[in-house]
Amino acid sequence: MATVRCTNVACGVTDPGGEWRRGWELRSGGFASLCVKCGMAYEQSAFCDIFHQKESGWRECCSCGKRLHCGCIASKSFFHLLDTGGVQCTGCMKNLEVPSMPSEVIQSFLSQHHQRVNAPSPKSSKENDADTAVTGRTCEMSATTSDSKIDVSKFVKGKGMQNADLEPSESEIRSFGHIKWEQHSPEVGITSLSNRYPGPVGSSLISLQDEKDFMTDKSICESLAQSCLSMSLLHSNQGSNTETCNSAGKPFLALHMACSMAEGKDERNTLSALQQMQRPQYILAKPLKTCTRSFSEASKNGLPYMRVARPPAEGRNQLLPRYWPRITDQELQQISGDSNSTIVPLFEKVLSASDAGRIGRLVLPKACAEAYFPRISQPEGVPLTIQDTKGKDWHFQFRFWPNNNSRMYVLEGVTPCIQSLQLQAGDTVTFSRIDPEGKLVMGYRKATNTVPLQDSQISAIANGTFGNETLFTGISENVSAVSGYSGLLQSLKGSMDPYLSPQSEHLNLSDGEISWHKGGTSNEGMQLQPLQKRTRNIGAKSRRLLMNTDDALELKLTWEEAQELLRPPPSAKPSIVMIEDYEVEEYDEPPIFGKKTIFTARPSGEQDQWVQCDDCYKWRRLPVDVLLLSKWSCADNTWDPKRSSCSAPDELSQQEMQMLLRQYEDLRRQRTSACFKQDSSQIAASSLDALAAAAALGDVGNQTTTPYATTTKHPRHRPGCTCIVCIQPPSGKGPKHDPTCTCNVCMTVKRRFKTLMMRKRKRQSEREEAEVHKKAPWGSKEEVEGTSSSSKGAHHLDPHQENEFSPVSSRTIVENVEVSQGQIDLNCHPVSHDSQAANPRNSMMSLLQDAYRPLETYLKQNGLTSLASQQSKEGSPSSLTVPQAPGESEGKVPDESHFASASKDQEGGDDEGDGGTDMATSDAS
DNA sequence: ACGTTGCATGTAACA
DNA sequence: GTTACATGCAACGTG
Repeated sequence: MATVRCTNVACGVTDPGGEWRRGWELRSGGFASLCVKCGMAYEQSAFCDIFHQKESGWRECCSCGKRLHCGCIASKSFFHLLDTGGVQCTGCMKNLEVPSMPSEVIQSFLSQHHQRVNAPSPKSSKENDADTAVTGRTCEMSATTSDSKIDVSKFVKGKGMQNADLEPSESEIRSFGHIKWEQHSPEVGITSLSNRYPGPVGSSLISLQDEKDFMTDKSICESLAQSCLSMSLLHSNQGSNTETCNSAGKPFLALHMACSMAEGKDERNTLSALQQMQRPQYILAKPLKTCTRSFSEASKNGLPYMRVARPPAEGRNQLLPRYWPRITDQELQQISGDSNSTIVPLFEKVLSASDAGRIGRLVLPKACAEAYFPRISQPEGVPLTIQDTKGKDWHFQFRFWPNNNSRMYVLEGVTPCIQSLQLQAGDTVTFSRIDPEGKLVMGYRKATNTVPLQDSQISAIANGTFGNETLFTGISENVSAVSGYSGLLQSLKGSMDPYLSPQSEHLNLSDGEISWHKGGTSNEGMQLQPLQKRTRNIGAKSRRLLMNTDDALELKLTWEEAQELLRPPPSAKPSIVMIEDYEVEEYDEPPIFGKKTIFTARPSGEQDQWVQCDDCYKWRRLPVDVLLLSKWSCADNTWDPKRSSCSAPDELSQQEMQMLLRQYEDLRRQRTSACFKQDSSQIAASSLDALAAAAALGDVGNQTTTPYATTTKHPRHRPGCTCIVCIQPPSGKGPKHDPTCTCNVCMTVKRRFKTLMMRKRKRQSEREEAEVHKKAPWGSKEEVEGTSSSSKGAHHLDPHQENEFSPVSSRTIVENVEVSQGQIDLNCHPVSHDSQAANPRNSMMSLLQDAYRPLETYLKQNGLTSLASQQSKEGSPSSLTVPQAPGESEGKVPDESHFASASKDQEGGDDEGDGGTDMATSDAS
């Protein structure tokens, strides 16, 4: 038994007595054992332990012929060590249970395998020609256990076959350019690649096959599906002992490197790009100088370098395409530097806001974490050292949280790294492993405006279902050809830093990196849809519902404006119907559009309506209760004979009128904005939030020009949510609020607290009086629970209480509410009580009078000064203020709403109110 | 008051 | 219907 030592020199933990499982944590899904101390992957001795007695070294998977060289440290990644014992071929996932595998079973399997391999397949002459460039198939299986040796068979087929002696020495292997195994099949090929990319690329080095046969072979599809996007530039990895293999018995696309031929090397010394991708080995690409020529040609033919997703070497079956590493060969090279190390890209992840945030936690995809990171059994996890591309080690804590009977893996302590690399949400981090050290490396790519493939697209491509039947070939052509040269292409790009340059990001359509052909129409490049997935996944449904806030707001405004202009048909008499205790005016004729007017309030509380003459454009004052038709001129001004002519002077100066109009528009817009935002967030959430929002609106001024910051709070707080949670600056930010501060946020908080206390007391008393209410005909559930909305609550009021809420101020109303606990739904709006519950058709003037008082009261109490009061002090005859934005009251004639709403928000409603007053107040002040 | 930590929850993707 | 994941949030710790 070999005594092993952690390959991490700094760690140096020694595995006692060859019992390599002790002290080394064996990954169930991975290939290696890992040092429990430092997390360093460790493989070699494990193989050596299993195949200890094998002297000359080579073994191959009985299924695919993948070789395992005992003692060859580079061969480690081709087999998984299984917890149950034995190994598993990473190419075909077939287990090789070394200790117990009967030789006859293996013999049988290999016999079948042999027959399949040798089965004749129809080939065109071209294919036969291509065969000359294709190496044969060799299969060897040799496994040794501690007490027996299974030496089964050897297969050699085709031209250029390998030496029958399938146990070459290390030197022999090196002389082959470190490619010890190659399995080519002429059964499958690429069509038209040579046509598309003339020259040495596809002329005689490409296996060709009818598309038809190609596509009908499901296994091929599957095989290729796994790998068609996993191209890797295949160069002889001089100096490293690596070996390659394709999937078990599956035909594969073979694209030989022209450069290899140019060098006059034996074709066995080369690997096809697709062969490599078939079993993504990710041998570190070291572009050969001679290949540059080919690359140049390819480049001239419109082949930019590209970034393609590579299914990771291990666990690719489980890994979502989203996480397939899209690392380029150049990046691999950068990671590797000049060493002979092999870089094994593992996975990548686009950083979410959480990942890149200050919290310092990077959520790892579960499958990736379990496949490539140390196996952890405790939530505390293990420390993990990951090197960045500059060689700096970063120490993280790899751990998990229990989550829904599952696990959620995170890397903790990533903040320094994230900050150092200046990563943001949307950037991509790529995790790779350096073999043979087994060290984890992380690269990164900065996000750009270019768009990576969507998962579905990648999957579709991988499955050959993206597009129609010829897409697969098209992809094969493009991807294979392009990817085969990707490293070279990148090398041509020179000094570009793949980790910093935006050009290296994703699949850069703008660079024309790839043209997905649909339906075989080469010129019909199928543009991949831009990835709409940002940091947070967003579904198609959500995307459909996405609307620019400004657009929606404008739409809302337009609608509001339209509502504002609606008038009842002049000649029609309404019939009054009762709907849920509301009196509703019902007309037989549709409404008409009336003249747009604005409403103002004087300090005395008197309300005015202003209308603009269609002829002279002067504004004339009218009684508030006048309903105007669409056309109006000074001659129609029967209420003010002095100004019944266009020649009469303006009552207000132009400046005053403009100010009034501006004020009016601002208020209306704010009001609409607040309503809209409340709608678009969750109305249900809301009465409390709405007031807070309104408070904030009043606080921040004109929201129409202030974009809402995207909330990062609970999902229920959507972007645009204006609740108190969302409008407040983050902790520690924003201005400090003095205890005596009377800003809207503070006032909101105070009112909120007050309301909550009121609710609490109310509920207590309601419980006590529940019995009484049950017997009362009006004792609805909502009333008892106090959860009804304002309007709903209004008409659930005890009719006998109506008198309590007649023409008095809202404050008085609220005070009464507080006094008469338990009998009134505090959610109901005082004004609503007045105007709807108590007397839905109350006189407008009385409403106005009632409504305006609390505003002044409120303003004085809060130390705020309204425009009205200012103007009042100035004694101007035009001391007017806009009482409220129009169109806010539901189920009312617009005119009424303007005035009734003036009182709506002053005090009553508090948290439940819609906060219009705050806006008005703020704006006015 | 602020940062950290661990869990809970909503949503999208997947089966 | 289930799973994975992004992230909200409350409890807790610290200065």
